Amino acid sequence: MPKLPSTAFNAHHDHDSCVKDALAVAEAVCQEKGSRLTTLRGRVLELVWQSHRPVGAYVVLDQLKREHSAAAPPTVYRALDFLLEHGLVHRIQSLNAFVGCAQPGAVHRGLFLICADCGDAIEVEDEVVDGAIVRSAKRFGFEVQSCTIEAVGICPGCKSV
Amino acid sequence: MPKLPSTAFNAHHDHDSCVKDALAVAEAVCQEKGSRLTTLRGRVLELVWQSHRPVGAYVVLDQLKREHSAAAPPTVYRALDFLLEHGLVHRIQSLNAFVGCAQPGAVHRGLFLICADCGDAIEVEDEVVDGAIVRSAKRFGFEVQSCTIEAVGICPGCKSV
DNA sequence: GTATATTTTATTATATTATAACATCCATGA
DNA sequence: TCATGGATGTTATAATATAATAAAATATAC
Repeated sequence: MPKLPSTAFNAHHDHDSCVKDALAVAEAVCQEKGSRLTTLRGRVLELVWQSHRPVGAYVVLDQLKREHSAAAPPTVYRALDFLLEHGLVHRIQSLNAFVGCAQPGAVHRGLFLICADCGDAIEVEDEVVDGAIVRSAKRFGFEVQSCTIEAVGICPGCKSV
Repeated sequence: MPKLPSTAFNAHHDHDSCVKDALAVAEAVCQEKGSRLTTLRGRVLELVWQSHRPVGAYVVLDQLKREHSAAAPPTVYRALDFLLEHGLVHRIQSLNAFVGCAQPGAVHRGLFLICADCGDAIEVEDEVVDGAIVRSAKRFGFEVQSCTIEAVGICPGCKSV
């Protein structure tokens, strides 16, 4: 599994600016909702955004501990819950891990593409997929409220190696 | 959350025959693959099929212990791994739980509809959904190998109450 | 049919992920 | 300033899952 920097399926991608954007957008989102993006929460968001790979809560915790000795599991899980509620990160169910949200604020129901080789994940919006799922469910009289879609496969970077 | 018997989104559904079918099909699948559906594995399959709800490994374990005092976590997880490999059960990632496969043997990539109210889950095949996901991924140069799709919502039975 | 190899299960211990419960701190506004 | 509520600290534990090794059961070769 190659290490950073990763491309997140996009050779023109600048990771640092991506993190900066994420924080700025997070500030805006919290401002609008009257929530507080505290130092701790901001730092956890940065740590989740340290790569484009879904990252486990205890990985975040280990890194947080280096600079914040009081950190414990609830510290991280509470921050992650806050970030999840504000749509700033997503949980990847199949990995028990968390990844930064690429389009916070925007209403969306993401499809995640997770590379089995490098571990990078991207979040894709696709109305066709969403629509097909809702219609499929409707055939059974089922009303979809939320949906997790996690595809595992090979990303273009790893395919070309 | 209503208790058994559940309809699994289908009023004409007979749960007992469903379990019997599942066991018979499991026998056939194992026969064909030259695998052994041992007593233990068969019993775990039955326990997973005790309802149409995804069931946790430790719930299965507790029930298994009643009749098999030697049962321990590895007992259940090994049996579940076997059943997963043979396509006889599925793992529901968002619940850390397992559910019997409705169409074992058939090649499929299921979409799960999970009722937020009663907990029942059904497995649906939809070529349109699969195709849309594969195409969406392809736009990013991503090649899908497997995909988890778990929709949470309200089933027809619970909607009508 | 016995010996050998292979698969399955038992057993013990532990890793990993997540939350409960309660105490303390601290920013904010009356 | 002090009361309030939200945020964080702290300790303990719950819930999920696997590692590692031993024993037993079954299949295979001879």
